[in-house]
Amino acid sequence: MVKDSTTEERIVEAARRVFIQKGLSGARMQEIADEAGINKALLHYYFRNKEKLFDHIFEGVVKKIAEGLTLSFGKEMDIYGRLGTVVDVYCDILLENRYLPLFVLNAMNNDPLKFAGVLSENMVPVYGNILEDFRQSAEKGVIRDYDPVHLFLNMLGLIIFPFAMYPMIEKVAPEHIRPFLKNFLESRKEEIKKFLFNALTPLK
Amino acid sequence: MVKDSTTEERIVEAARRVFIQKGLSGARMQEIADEAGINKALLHYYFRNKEKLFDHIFEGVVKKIAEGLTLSFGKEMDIYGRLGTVVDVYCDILLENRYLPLFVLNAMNNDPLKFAGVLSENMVPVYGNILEDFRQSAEKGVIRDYDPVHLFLNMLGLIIFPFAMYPMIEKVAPEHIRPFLKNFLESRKEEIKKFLFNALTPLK
DNA sequence: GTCTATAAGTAGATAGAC
DNA sequence: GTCTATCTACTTATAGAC
Repeated sequence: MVKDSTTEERIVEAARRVFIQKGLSGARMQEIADEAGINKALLHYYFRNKEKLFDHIFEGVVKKIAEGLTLSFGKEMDIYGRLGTVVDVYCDILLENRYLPLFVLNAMNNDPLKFAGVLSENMVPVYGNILEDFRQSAEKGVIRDYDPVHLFLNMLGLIIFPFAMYPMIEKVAPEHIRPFLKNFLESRKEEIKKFLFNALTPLK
Repeated sequence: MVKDSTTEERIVEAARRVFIQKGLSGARMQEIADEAGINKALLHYYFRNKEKLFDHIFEGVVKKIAEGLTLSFGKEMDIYGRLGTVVDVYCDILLENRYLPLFVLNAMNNDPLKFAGVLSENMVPVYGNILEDFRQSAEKGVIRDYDPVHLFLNMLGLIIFPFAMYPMIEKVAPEHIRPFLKNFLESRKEEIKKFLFNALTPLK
Protein backbone atom coordinates (compact mmCIF):
# COMPACT_ATOMS: atom_id res chain seq x y z
CA MET A 1 0.00 0.00 0.00
CA VAL A 2 1.59 3.18 -1.24
CA LYS A 3 0.54 6.17 0.82
CA ASP A 4 1.34 9.15 -1.40
CA SER A 5 -1.18 8.34 -4.12
CA THR A 6 -4.88 8.95 -4.49
CA THR A 7 -7.38 6.43 -3.21
CA GLU A 8 -8.50 5.65 -6.71
CA GLU A 9 -4.95 4.91 -7.80
CA ARG A 10 -4.45 2.59 -4.87
CA ILE A 11 -7.68 0.79 -5.66
CA VAL A 12 -6.67 0.31 -9.27
CA GLU A 13 -3.25 -1.00 -8.34
CA ALA A 14 -4.67 -3.38 -5.76
CA ALA A 15 -7.40 -4.56 -8.11
CA ARG A 16 -4.87 -5.16 -10.85
CA ARG A 17 -2.74 -7.33 -8.61
CA VAL A 18 -5.66 -9.38 -7.34
CA PHE A 19 -7.57 -9.74 -10.62
CA ILE A 20 -4.47 -10.63 -12.59
CA GLN A 21 -3.54 -13.34 -10.13
CA LYS A 22 -6.98 -14.78 -9.42
CA GLY A 23 -9.21 -13.78 -12.29
CA LEU A 24 -12.71 -12.37 -12.10
CA SER A 25 -14.46 -15.18 -10.26
CA GLY A 26 -11.50 -16.00 -8.04
CA ALA A 27 -10.93 -12.43 -6.84
CA ARG A 28 -12.67 -11.13 -3.70
CA MET A 29 -13.69 -7.52 -3.20
CA GLN A 30 -12.58 -7.87 0.41
CA GLU A 31 -9.07 -8.84 -0.66
CA ILE A 32 -8.84 -5.91 -3.05
CA ALA A 33 -10.00 -3.55 -0.30
CA ASP A 34 -7.41 -4.98 2.10
CA GLU A 35 -4.64 -4.64 -0.47
CA ALA A 36 -5.63 -1.05 -1.10
CA GLY A 37 -5.83 -0.31 2.62
CA ILE A 38 -9.48 0.70 2.52
CA ASN A 39 -12.85 -1.01 3.00
CA LYS A 40 -15.28 -2.62 0.62
CA ALA A 41 -17.79 0.22 0.66
CA LEU A 42 -15.22 2.53 -0.86
CA LEU A 43 -14.61 0.18 -3.74
CA HIS A 44 -18.27 0.48 -4.64
CA TYR A 45 -18.14 4.22 -4.21
CA TYR A 46 -15.43 4.49 -6.85
CA PHE A 47 -16.41 1.73 -9.26
CA ARG A 48 -20.03 0.89 -8.47
CA ASN A 49 -19.57 -2.90 -8.74
CA LYS A 50 -17.08 -5.71 -9.24
CA GLU A 51 -17.74 -6.09 -12.94
CA LYS A 52 -17.09 -2.43 -13.74
CA LEU A 53 -13.91 -2.55 -11.71
CA PHE A 54 -12.72 -5.61 -13.58
CA ASP A 55 -13.53 -4.08 -16.95
CA HIS A 56 -11.55 -1.01 -16.02
CA ILE A 57 -8.54 -3.13 -15.08
CA PHE A 58 -8.79 -5.26 -18.19
CA GLU A 59 -8.88 -2.27 -20.49
CA GLY A 60 -5.90 -0.72 -18.73
CA VAL A 61 -3.85 -3.88 -19.07
CA VAL A 62 -4.60 -4.30 -22.77
CA LYS A 63 -3.91 -0.65 -23.50
CA LYS A 64 -0.58 -0.85 -21.75
CA ILE A 65 0.51 -3.87 -23.74
CA ALA A 66 -0.58 -2.35 -27.03
CA GLU A 67 1.13 0.90 -26.16
CA GLY A 68 4.43 -0.82 -25.43
CA LEU A 69 4.34 -2.62 -28.74
CA THR A 70 3.27 0.43 -30.73
CA LEU A 71 6.09 2.55 -29.39
CA SER A 72 8.59 0.09 -30.79
CA PHE A 73 7.25 0.59 -34.30
CA GLY A 74 8.61 4.04 -34.90
CA LYS A 75 11.72 3.50 -36.92
CA GLU A 76 12.06 1.91 -40.31
CA MET A 77 13.59 -1.54 -40.25
CA ASP A 78 13.72 -4.72 -42.27
CA ILE A 79 11.47 -7.56 -41.17
CA TYR A 80 14.13 -9.21 -39.03
CA GLY A 81 14.90 -6.03 -37.15
CA ARG A 82 11.27 -5.46 -36.63
CA LEU A 83 10.48 -8.95 -35.38
CA GLY A 84 13.50 -8.77 -33.11
CA THR A 85 12.07 -5.63 -31.56
CA VAL A 86 8.65 -7.21 -31.15
CA VAL A 87 10.19 -10.19 -29.39
CA ASP A 88 12.30 -7.99 -27.11
CA VAL A 89 9.48 -5.62 -26.17
CA TYR A 90 6.95 -8.37 -25.66
CA CYS A 91 9.34 -10.34 -23.48
CA ASP A 92 10.13 -7.28 -21.39
CA ILE A 93 6.43 -6.70 -20.76
CA LEU A 94 5.92 -10.32 -19.79
CA LEU A 95 9.04 -10.41 -17.65
CA GLU A 96 7.50 -7.68 -15.55
CA ASN A 97 4.22 -9.48 -15.19
CA ARG A 98 4.15 -13.16 -15.88
CA TYR A 99 0.48 -13.56 -15.05
CA LEU A 100 -0.61 -11.34 -17.92
CA PRO A 101 -1.08 -14.03 -20.57
CA LEU A 102 -3.39 -16.14 -18.42
CA PHE A 103 -5.25 -13.06 -17.27
CA VAL A 104 -6.05 -11.92 -20.79
CA LEU A 105 -6.83 -15.39 -22.09
CA ASN A 106 -9.19 -16.10 -19.21
CA ALA A 107 -11.05 -12.84 -19.54
CA MET A 108 -11.51 -13.46 -23.24
CA ASN A 109 -12.59 -16.97 -22.54
CA ASN A 110 -15.19 -15.99 -19.96
CA ASP A 111 -16.84 -13.28 -21.99
CA PRO A 112 -15.47 -13.07 -25.51
CA LEU A 113 -18.15 -10.84 -26.94
CA LYS A 114 -17.59 -8.28 -24.25
CA PHE A 115 -13.81 -8.13 -24.31
CA ALA A 116 -13.26 -8.72 -28.00
CA GLY A 117 -13.97 -5.07 -28.66
CA VAL A 118 -11.34 -3.79 -26.26
CA LEU A 119 -8.79 -6.28 -27.47
CA SER A 120 -9.23 -5.82 -31.19
CA GLU A 121 -9.54 -2.06 -30.89
CA ASN A 122 -6.13 -1.92 -29.25
CA MET A 123 -4.32 -4.86 -30.77
CA VAL A 124 -5.48 -4.97 -34.37
CA PRO A 125 -3.48 -1.89 -35.37
CA VAL A 126 -0.36 -3.53 -33.96
CA TYR A 127 -0.99 -7.04 -35.18
CA GLY A 128 -2.32 -5.99 -38.55
CA ASN A 129 0.94 -4.20 -39.09
CA ILE A 130 3.00 -7.31 -38.48
CA LEU A 131 0.75 -9.50 -40.60
CA GLU A 132 1.13 -7.15 -43.54
CA ASP A 133 4.89 -7.24 -43.09
CA PHE A 134 4.87 -11.03 -43.21
CA ARG A 135 2.86 -10.99 -46.40
CA GLN A 136 5.11 -8.57 -48.22
CA SER A 137 8.32 -10.14 -47.02
CA ALA A 138 7.21 -13.58 -48.17
CA GLU A 139 6.39 -12.13 -51.58
CA LYS A 140 9.78 -10.52 -51.88
CA GLY A 141 11.45 -13.75 -50.84
CA VAL A 142 13.08 -12.20 -47.80
CA ILE A 143 11.52 -14.89 -45.62
CA ARG A 144 10.38 -18.40 -46.40
CA ASP A 145 6.87 -18.91 -47.62
CA TYR A 146 4.49 -19.45 -44.69
CA ASP A 147 0.85 -18.63 -44.29
CA PRO A 148 0.98 -15.24 -42.52
CA VAL A 149 -1.66 -16.08 -39.92
CA HIS A 150 0.02 -19.32 -38.97
CA LEU A 151 3.35 -17.61 -38.84
CA PHE A 152 1.95 -14.90 -36.64
CA LEU A 153 0.47 -17.39 -34.19
CA ASN A 154 3.74 -19.32 -34.20
CA MET A 155 5.53 -16.19 -33.10
CA LEU A 156 3.01 -15.40 -30.39
CA GLY A 157 3.21 -18.96 -29.12
CA LEU A 158 6.99 -18.83 -28.92
CA ILE A 159 6.87 -15.58 -27.00
CA ILE A 160 3.86 -15.95 -24.75
CA PHE A 161 3.50 -19.60 -23.85
CA PRO A 162 6.65 -20.10 -21.79
CA PHE A 163 5.77 -17.05 -19.72
CA ALA A 164 2.27 -18.40 -19.18
CA MET A 165 3.83 -21.60 -17.88
CA TYR A 166 6.50 -19.91 -15.86
CA PRO A 167 4.60 -19.01 -12.67
CA MET A 168 3.94 -22.65 -12.02
CA ILE A 169 7.42 -23.80 -12.96
CA GLU A 170 8.83 -21.29 -10.56
CA LYS A 171 6.73 -22.48 -7.67
CA VAL A 172 7.44 -26.15 -8.10
CA ALA A 173 11.12 -25.94 -8.99
CA PRO A 174 13.42 -27.65 -6.49
CA GLU A 175 15.59 -25.29 -4.49
CA HIS A 176 18.89 -25.98 -6.24
CA ILE A 177 17.71 -24.96 -9.68
CA ARG A 178 15.94 -21.76 -8.68
CA PRO A 179 18.93 -19.52 -9.47
CA PHE A 180 18.94 -20.71 -13.07
CA LEU A 181 15.30 -19.90 -13.63
CA LYS A 182 15.64 -16.15 -13.71
CA ASN A 183 18.47 -16.37 -16.20
CA PHE A 184 16.44 -18.81 -18.19
CA LEU A 185 13.60 -16.38 -18.79
CA GLU A 186 16.05 -13.61 -19.63
CA SER A 187 17.73 -15.81 -22.19
CA ARG A 188 14.44 -16.53 -23.91
CA LYS A 189 14.71 -13.34 -25.94
CA GLU A 190 17.82 -14.53 -27.73
CA GLU A 191 16.61 -18.10 -28.02
CA ILE A 192 13.30 -17.08 -29.56
CA LYS A 193 15.01 -14.88 -32.11
CA LYS A 194 17.52 -17.57 -33.02
CA PHE A 195 14.78 -20.16 -33.46
CA LEU A 196 12.40 -17.84 -35.27
CA PHE A 197 14.99 -16.45 -37.65
CA ASN A 198 16.29 -19.91 -38.46
CA ALA A 199 12.79 -20.94 -39.43
CA LEU A 200 12.34 -17.78 -41.50
CA THR A 201 15.62 -17.42 -43.36
CA PRO A 202 15.31 -18.79 -46.91
CA LEU A 203 17.70 -21.57 -47.90
CA LYS A 204 18.54 -19.94 -51.21
CA MET B 1 -27.01 -36.45 -20.13
CA VAL B 2 -26.34 -40.03 -21.19
CA LYS B 3 -28.76 -42.44 -19.60
CA ASP B 4 -27.04 -45.81 -19.95
CA SER B 5 -24.11 -45.02 -17.69
CA THR B 6 -23.63 -45.08 -13.95
CA THR B 7 -24.41 -42.02 -11.88
CA GLU B 8 -20.77 -41.61 -11.00
CA GLU B 9 -19.79 -41.64 -14.65
CA ARG B 10 -22.37 -39.01 -15.46
CA ILE B 11 -21.15 -36.84 -12.60
CA VAL B 12 -17.57 -37.10 -13.79
CA GLU B 13 -18.49 -36.23 -17.35
CA ALA B 14 -20.61 -33.30 -16.28
CA ALA B 15 -17.96 -32.04 -13.87
CA ARG B 16 -15.31 -32.28 -16.54
CA ARG B 17 -17.31 -30.19 -18.95
CA VAL B 18 -18.11 -27.52 -16.38
CA PHE B 19 -14.72 -27.35 -14.65
CA ILE B 20 -12.81 -27.28 -17.92
CA GLN B 21 -14.91 -24.41 -19.20
CA LYS B 22 -15.21 -22.35 -16.03
CA GLY B 23 -12.38 -23.37 -13.76
CA LEU B 24 -12.58 -24.19 -10.07
CA SER B 25 -13.88 -20.87 -8.75
CA GLY B 26 -16.13 -20.21 -11.73
CA ALA B 27 -17.87 -23.59 -11.66
CA ARG B 28 -21.05 -24.10 -9.65
CA MET B 29 -22.02 -27.38 -8.04
CA GLN B 30 -25.60 -26.69 -9.11
CA GLU B 31 -24.60 -26.48 -12.74
CA ILE B 32 -22.68 -29.73 -12.53
CA ALA B 33 -25.68 -31.41 -10.91
CA ASP B 34 -27.99 -30.09 -13.63
CA GLU B 35 -25.65 -31.26 -16.38
CA ALA B 36 -25.50 -34.70 -14.80
CA GLY B 37 -29.28 -34.81 -14.37
CA ILE B 38 -29.14 -35.22 -10.61
CA ASN B 39 -29.19 -32.94 -7.59
CA LYS B 40 -26.46 -31.33 -5.54
CA ALA B 41 -26.75 -33.65 -2.57
CA LEU B 42 -25.74 -36.56 -4.75
CA LEU B 43 -22.58 -34.82 -5.83
CA HIS B 44 -21.52 -34.65 -2.21
CA TYR B 45 -22.53 -38.24 -1.68
CA TYR B 46 -20.10 -39.36 -4.39
CA PHE B 47 -17.26 -36.87 -3.97
CA ARG B 48 -17.71 -35.33 -0.51
CA ASN B 49 -16.91 -31.75 -1.62
CA LYS B 50 -16.14 -29.52 -4.57
CA GLU B 51 -12.40 -29.61 -4.10
CA LYS B 52 -12.18 -33.40 -4.13
CA LEU B 53 -14.35 -33.49 -7.23
CA PHE B 54 -12.12 -31.00 -8.97
CA ASP B 55 -8.96 -32.88 -8.02
CA HIS B 56 -10.45 -36.05 -9.42
CA ILE B 57 -11.24 -34.33 -12.71
CA PHE B 58 -7.83 -32.68 -12.94
CA GLU B 59 -6.01 -35.94 -12.42
CA GLY B 60 -8.17 -37.66 -15.01
CA VAL B 61 -7.48 -34.97 -17.59
CA VAL B 62 -3.72 -35.03 -17.05
CA LYS B 63 -3.58 -38.80 -17.14
CA LYS B 64 -5.50 -38.88 -20.40
CA ILE B 65 -3.15 -36.42 -22.06
CA ALA B 66 -0.07 -38.25 -20.85
CA GLU B 67 -1.53 -41.55 -21.96
CA GLY B 68 -2.20 -40.29 -25.46
CA LEU B 69 1.34 -39.06 -25.80
CA THR B 70 2.91 -42.18 -24.31
CA LEU B 71 1.07 -44.47 -26.68
CA SER B 72 2.66 -42.71 -29.61
CA PHE B 73 6.13 -43.55 -28.35
CA GLY B 74 6.08 -47.24 -29.15
CA LYS B 75 7.96 -47.51 -32.37
CA GLU B 76 11.56 -46.57 -33.08
CA MET B 77 11.93 -43.43 -35.17
CA ASP B 78 14.40 -40.72 -35.93
CA ILE B 79 13.90 -37.40 -34.13
CA TYR B 80 11.88 -35.87 -36.94
CA GLY B 81 9.49 -38.78 -37.11
CA ARG B 82 9.10 -38.67 -33.39
CA LEU B 83 8.46 -34.94 -33.17
CA GLY B 84 6.02 -35.23 -36.04
CA THR B 85 4.10 -37.80 -34.05
CA VAL B 86 4.15 -35.65 -30.92
CA VAL B 87 2.77 -32.71 -32.88
CA ASP B 88 0.05 -34.82 -34.49
CA VAL B 89 -1.05 -36.53 -31.30
CA TYR B 90 -0.99 -33.35 -29.23
CA CYS B 91 -2.98 -31.46 -31.84
CA ASP B 92 -5.54 -34.24 -32.03
CA ILE B 93 -6.02 -34.11 -28.27
CA LEU B 94 -6.41 -30.34 -28.34
CA LEU B 95 -8.70 -30.40 -31.35
CA GLU B 96 -11.08 -32.49 -29.30
CA ASN B 97 -10.97 -30.15 -26.36
CA ARG B 98 -9.72 -26.65 -26.92
CA TYR B 99 -10.25 -25.57 -23.34
CA LEU B 100 -7.69 -28.03 -22.00
CA PRO B 101 -4.63 -25.74 -22.06
CA LEU B 102 -6.29 -22.99 -20.07
CA PHE B 103 -7.78 -25.51 -17.68
CA VAL B 104 -4.44 -27.07 -16.82
CA LEU B 105 -2.58 -23.76 -16.68
CA ASN B 106 -5.16 -22.23 -14.37
CA ALA B 107 -5.23 -25.15 -12.00
CA MET B 108 -1.45 -25.07 -11.78
CA ASN B 109 -1.55 -21.36 -11.28
CA ASN B 110 -4.09 -21.49 -8.47
CA ASP B 111 -2.41 -24.18 -6.46
CA PRO B 112 0.97 -25.16 -7.88
CA LEU B 113 2.19 -27.12 -4.92
CA LYS B 114 -0.90 -29.28 -4.95
CA PHE B 115 -1.09 -30.05 -8.66
CA ALA B 116 2.62 -30.17 -9.40
CA GLY B 117 2.76 -33.73 -8.12
CA VAL B 118 0.05 -34.99 -10.43
CA LEU B 119 1.47 -33.17 -13.41
CA SER B 120 5.10 -34.14 -13.02
CA GLU B 121 4.23 -37.70 -12.09
CA ASN B 122 2.40 -38.12 -15.36
CA MET B 123 4.24 -35.80 -17.69
CA VAL B 124 7.88 -36.11 -16.71
CA PRO B 125 8.25 -39.61 -18.20
CA VAL B 126 6.91 -38.29 -21.50
CA TYR B 127 8.70 -34.96 -21.53
CA GLY B 128 11.96 -36.33 -20.17
CA ASN B 129 11.99 -38.68 -23.08
CA ILE B 130 11.73 -35.90 -25.62
CA LEU B 131 14.31 -33.74 -23.86
CA GLU B 132 16.81 -36.57 -23.95
CA ASP B 133 16.14 -37.01 -27.64
CA PHE B 134 16.86 -33.33 -28.26
CA ARG B 135 20.12 -33.56 -26.38
CA GLN B 136 21.40 -36.58 -28.28
CA SER B 137 20.27 -35.36 -31.66
CA ALA B 138 22.00 -32.03 -31.18
CA GLU B 139 25.19 -33.86 -30.25
CA LYS B 140 25.03 -36.01 -33.34
CA GLY B 141 24.38 -32.95 -35.47
CA VAL B 142 21.06 -34.24 -36.72
CA ILE B 143 19.42 -31.03 -35.56
CA ARG B 144 20.82 -27.54 -35.03
CA ASP B 145 22.30 -26.69 -31.70
CA TYR B 146 19.64 -25.32 -29.33
CA ASP B 147 19.35 -25.48 -25.60
CA PRO B 148 17.07 -28.52 -25.12
CA VAL B 149 14.82 -26.86 -22.55
CA HIS B 150 14.26 -23.80 -24.71
CA LEU B 151 13.66 -25.98 -27.71
CA PHE B 152 11.17 -28.04 -25.80
CA LEU B 153 9.23 -24.97 -24.66
CA ASN B 154 9.32 -23.61 -28.19
CA MET B 155 7.67 -26.75 -29.41
CA LEU B 156 5.02 -26.68 -26.70
CA GLY B 157 4.29 -23.03 -27.44
CA LEU B 158 3.85 -23.72 -31.14
CA ILE B 159 1.46 -26.55 -30.41
CA ILE B 160 -0.52 -25.35 -27.43
CA PHE B 161 -0.81 -21.58 -27.64
CA PRO B 162 -2.95 -21.26 -30.75
CA PHE B 163 -5.41 -23.75 -29.30
CA ALA B 164 -5.52 -21.78 -26.07
CA MET B 165 -6.41 -18.69 -28.08
CA TYR B 166 -8.81 -20.44 -30.36
CA PRO B 167 -11.97 -20.48 -28.24
CA MET B 168 -12.00 -16.73 -28.16
CA ILE B 169 -11.12 -16.30 -31.81
CA GLU B 170 -13.98 -18.58 -32.71
CA LYS B 171 -16.50 -16.60 -30.73
CA VAL B 172 -15.52 -13.20 -32.04
CA ALA B 173 -14.93 -14.15 -35.65
CA PRO B 174 -17.27 -12.44 -38.11
CA GLU B 175 -19.74 -14.75 -39.79
CA HIS B 176 -18.12 -14.88 -43.20
CA ILE B 177 -14.80 -16.26 -42.01
CA ARG B 178 -16.19 -18.94 -39.70
CA PRO B 179 -15.96 -21.71 -42.30
CA PHE B 180 -12.23 -21.14 -42.63
CA LEU B 181 -11.57 -21.45 -38.94
CA LYS B 182 -12.10 -25.19 -38.67
CA ASN B 183 -9.79 -25.83 -41.57
CA PHE B 184 -7.32 -23.47 -40.05
CA LEU B 185 -6.93 -25.47 -36.87
CA GLU B 186 -6.71 -28.69 -38.85
CA SER B 187 -3.94 -27.24 -40.97
CA ARG B 188 -1.91 -26.31 -37.89
CA LYS B 189 -0.42 -29.80 -37.73
CA GLU B 190 1.31 -29.43 -41.04
CA GLU B 191 2.24 -25.80 -40.46
CA ILE B 192 3.82 -26.53 -37.08
CA LYS B 193 5.87 -29.37 -38.50
CA LYS B 194 7.02 -27.29 -41.43
CA PHE B 195 8.05 -24.41 -39.20
CA LEU B 196 9.61 -26.59 -36.53
CA PHE B 197 11.58 -28.74 -38.95
CA ASN B 198 12.84 -25.70 -40.83
CA ALA B 199 14.18 -24.30 -37.58
CA LEU B 200 15.75 -27.65 -36.69
CA THR B 201 17.32 -28.81 -39.93
CA PRO B 202 21.05 -28.03 -40.00
CA LEU B 203 22.29 -25.84 -42.86
CA LYS B 204 25.31 -28.03 -43.58
C1' DG C 1 -28.63 -44.35 -3.77
C1' DT C 2 -31.48 -40.58 -4.37
C1' DC C 3 -34.32 -37.09 -2.97
C1' DT C 4 -36.19 -32.45 -0.37
C1' DA C 5 -35.32 -29.15 2.83
C1' DT C 6 -32.36 -26.43 5.26
C1' DA C 7 -28.31 -25.05 7.73
C1' DA C 8 -24.06 -22.36 7.71
C1' DG C 9 -21.04 -19.50 5.67
C1' DT C 10 -19.58 -16.23 2.13
C1' DA C 11 -19.68 -12.38 -1.14
C1' DG C 12 -21.40 -8.37 -3.40
C1' DA C 13 -23.83 -4.40 -2.60
C1' DT C 14 -26.24 -0.57 0.04
C1' DA C 15 -27.80 2.66 3.99
C1' DG C 16 -26.62 6.04 6.68
C1' DA C 17 -23.47 8.30 10.17
C1' DC C 18 -19.43 11.20 10.27
C1' DG D 1 -14.70 10.70 0.83
C1' DT D 2 -14.58 7.29 4.16
C1' DC D 3 -16.33 4.52 7.60
C1' DT D 4 -19.43 0.76 10.25
C1' DA D 5 -23.22 -1.97 10.12
C1' DT D 6 -26.32 -4.58 7.66
C1' DC D 7 -29.03 -6.61 3.86
C1' DT D 8 -29.75 -9.81 0.33
C1' DA D 9 -28.52 -13.37 -2.51
C1' DC D 10 -25.87 -17.08 -3.52
C1' DT D 11 -23.09 -21.36 -2.66
C1' DT D 12 -21.38 -25.16 -0.44
C1' DA D 13 -22.51 -28.62 2.50
C1' DT D 14 -25.41 -31.54 5.60
C1' DA D 15 -29.63 -33.74 7.86
C1' DG D 16 -32.92 -36.79 7.40
C1' DA D 17 -36.95 -39.04 4.87
C1' DC D 18 -37.74 -42.55 1.40
